[in-house]
Amino acid sequence: MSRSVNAREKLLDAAVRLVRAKGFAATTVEDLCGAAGVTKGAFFHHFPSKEALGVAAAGHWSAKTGALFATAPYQQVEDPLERLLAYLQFRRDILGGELCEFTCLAGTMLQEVYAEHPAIAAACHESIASHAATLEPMISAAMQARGLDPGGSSTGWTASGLALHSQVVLQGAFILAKGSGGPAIARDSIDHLVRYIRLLFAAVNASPHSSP
Amino acid sequence: MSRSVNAREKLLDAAVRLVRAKGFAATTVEDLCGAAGVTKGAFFHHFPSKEALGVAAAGHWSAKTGALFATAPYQQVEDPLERLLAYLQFRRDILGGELCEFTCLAGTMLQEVYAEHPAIAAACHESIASHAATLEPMISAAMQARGLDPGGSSTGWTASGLALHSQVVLQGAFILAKGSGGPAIARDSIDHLVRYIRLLFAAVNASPHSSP
DNA sequence: ATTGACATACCAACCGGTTGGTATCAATGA
DNA sequence: TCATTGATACCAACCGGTTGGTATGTCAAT
Repeated sequence: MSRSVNAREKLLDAAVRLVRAKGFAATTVEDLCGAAGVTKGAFFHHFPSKEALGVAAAGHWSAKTGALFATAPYQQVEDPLERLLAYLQFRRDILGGELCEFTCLAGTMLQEVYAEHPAIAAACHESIASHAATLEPMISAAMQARGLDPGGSSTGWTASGLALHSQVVLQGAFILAKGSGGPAIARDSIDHLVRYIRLLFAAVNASPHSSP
Repeated sequence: MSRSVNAREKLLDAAVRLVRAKGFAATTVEDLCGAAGVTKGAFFHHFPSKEALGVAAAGHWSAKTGALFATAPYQQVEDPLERLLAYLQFRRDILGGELCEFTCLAGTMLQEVYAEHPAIAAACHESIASHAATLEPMISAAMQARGLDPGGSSTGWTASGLALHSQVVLQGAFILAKGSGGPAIARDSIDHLVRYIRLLFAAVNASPHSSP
């Protein structure tokens, strides 16, 4: 243990940075080592393969983003629906700087390696799904507060489904942002999502019923 | 010209298939040649580089999907809003079979290569943007039919913005589908998008303006 | 005989992974 | 106290298969 938990940590940080910027396949082991300031020997000491690093990087990403969201200001908002909307506003606010600085490692890797490296894909999916799960309590509470059935039998949608839909919008927004070279489209899409959620909860407030 | 427009076309078809399944970097030139039943000589006769094939494949994809959508049944729907919703239903209906059969080549490649191969990324973006543009007339017409301002100054959103948002949802849905191993999440997200659009147009319908 | 459409054979660079070794430290025991 | 042991962390050099790309040849049609 002694001197370096460093090398492993530095490799994971480098992986998050480089893979977000260049993709998994285009990032070579030597790229990683160079960015982390270690040698290839260190790499294969800590990870049995490049694929294993990919899996670990997804976990590292989960931990980092988990900490970011756990301490984000939106968590302090009392009302569940407003907290959810504040979460989306927070997601909107952090869309800045270079593309590779605000896009999602998990979504990027998942899309690229889902067929070739199922283990990495599973780790990425877990990262996205567990983040989505943190939204469910807000949505369920908001539904209950407005007399909606969180199970979905009366609304046609569920708390977990809406939570995943939010992630769908965010992931899709990152793709279009990469295409257009900036976050403007992503902001616009988050605005649409916010508008949707407002309408969802407002609509049922106004009328006792709704179904497809 | 003579004997084979074949090789080039077969290589492009193979590229659409393989790149969707394995990603651009993971698909080797020899994979492509093998799948197309030609040799490497033919490959580099028709394309100066692998990157050039990527660009051409994006164009090929645009042409193929363009034809698919141009002849799709939803085009026959009279009412613009209903036509838009029928389009989304059509997108929902074609989510079947293997993942790589219904996901979008443009979105997959764009996400993977946007930094390393800007030319490919631009072609992919063009593919997505031009498809989104086919939705704009429906949205604008639907807005006008309901007395909305298609420019967005009164609604906070525009026809082109909503068209792009639809693509955002679809692209994001493909990512989550790859993560969960099936199209269920994607269907659910399209349902949310349909519900959003219904609410969007219904909400303004209910307010002081026009009625059918 | 020239050109376009391929095929065959080949190469140099690259890349993931291995090997064999060194530095450091903690625990052990004489 | 200090040599020994063993385990961990790391380094430098190397290896062999793969990959994008090339050089050269063939053949049919103009």
